[in-house]
Amino acid sequence: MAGKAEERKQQLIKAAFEAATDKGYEHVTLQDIADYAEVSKGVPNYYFKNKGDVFAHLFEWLTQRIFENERAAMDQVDTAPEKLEAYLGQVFISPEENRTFYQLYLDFLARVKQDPAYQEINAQFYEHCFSIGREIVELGAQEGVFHVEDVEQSAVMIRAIIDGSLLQWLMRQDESLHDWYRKSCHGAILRLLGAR
Amino acid sequence: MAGKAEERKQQLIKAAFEAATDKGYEHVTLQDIADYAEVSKGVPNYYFKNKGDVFAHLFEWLTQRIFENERAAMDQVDTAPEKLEAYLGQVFISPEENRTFYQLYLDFLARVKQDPAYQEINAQFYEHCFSIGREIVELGAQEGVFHVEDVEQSAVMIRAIIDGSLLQWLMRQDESLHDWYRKSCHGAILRLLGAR
DNA sequence: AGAAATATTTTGACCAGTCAGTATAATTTT
DNA sequence: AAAATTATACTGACTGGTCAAAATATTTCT
Repeated sequence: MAGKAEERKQQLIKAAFEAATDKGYEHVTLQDIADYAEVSKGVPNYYFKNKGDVFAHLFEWLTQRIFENERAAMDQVDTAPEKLEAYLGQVFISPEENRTFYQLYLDFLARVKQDPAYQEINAQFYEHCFSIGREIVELGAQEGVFHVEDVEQSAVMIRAIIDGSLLQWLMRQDESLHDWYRKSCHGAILRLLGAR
Repeated sequence: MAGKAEERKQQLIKAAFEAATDKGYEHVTLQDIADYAEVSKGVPNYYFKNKGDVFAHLFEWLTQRIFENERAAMDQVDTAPEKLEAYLGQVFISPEENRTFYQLYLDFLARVKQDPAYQEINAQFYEHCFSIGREIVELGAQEGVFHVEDVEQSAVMIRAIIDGSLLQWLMRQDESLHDWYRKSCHGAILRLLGAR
């Protein structure tokens, strides 16, 4: 059945994720993916065109998972400031999760230039992020708590602030700064949105 | 003489930079570095411990060059808003330069995790960036044009906004957005600093 | 139902290519 | 001529991808 093949692919993607987390993206071999999935070397090539194809699917899985979690968190609450807080709570989920997910995301970003498929996946992710941003900004404007001139620009800059903060936190390799960055990021966005 | 060796190293670093710009960081081989420098393969190994050593020196050269340009631009003017504008003018220097420099910088960032030497070089770069941010914020406070509670936090977030913006611009692979991102970034920082 | 035939999936050896690093030879400089 | 520098050939390790054969699952036939 078709579901079986899909399951196997998922298993291999998960294996690739774990291998990348342990050994770092660039050092993961097809053999590693097979080992982590506890299958033989031929299997990844049976279910995917090639190694790059495995990683493309991993990238897609990663960004979709991030987005879905963010949206789900946001949908739990009603007001714009609450939504912003819930969104950021999910973005800055925990030092451990951010470490693994964002490091891998960064590895992918560095390769977007070389691979149109990666670019497309990331464009999709950005679009999702921007839609979250727009929703918060527009709702906040309706509620009279946020004051911006350009909704699109604000939505885009929200994500820029988030990514810049997470990137910096990741590079500084100090888990204890996690909370500080979440707060600073939150404060910066509130100022961006002209919250009083 | 020692100057000769230093010159050769510089030549090789420059060659590595050009090779990375053309072929992408991960595809650059020692042979490439030698070819771009128009020397034989033995030379890079004579002047550097190994390939990683060449790239570490390239990373250092790259970040220092970026910082020095930013500082020089800033020192041309006197008031805080002018300094911010000059700083951003240098950060968003041109689509072409940003493309090559920032793509390579991103390649390095993705590898900071794996290499303590890279981490140290980037920590130094961040410190330089923060010092620029602090200077702008403090001067602006004195001038009464900027209003912030926490200078350090503001300085850090300025860089986060810059990096987030440049990263996003780079990923979207649309040269024409360059100016838009510069303006958006500028606006976001002004709001962050409470400029009226 | 059970056997035979067929299709799918898995295995792991193997190949061809790449590349960092080494060793040594040739050349240039001092 | 000795030392420093550069050129070239080589090696050993690694890896992505292939493939034929084996194992397993599924379908068809009696």
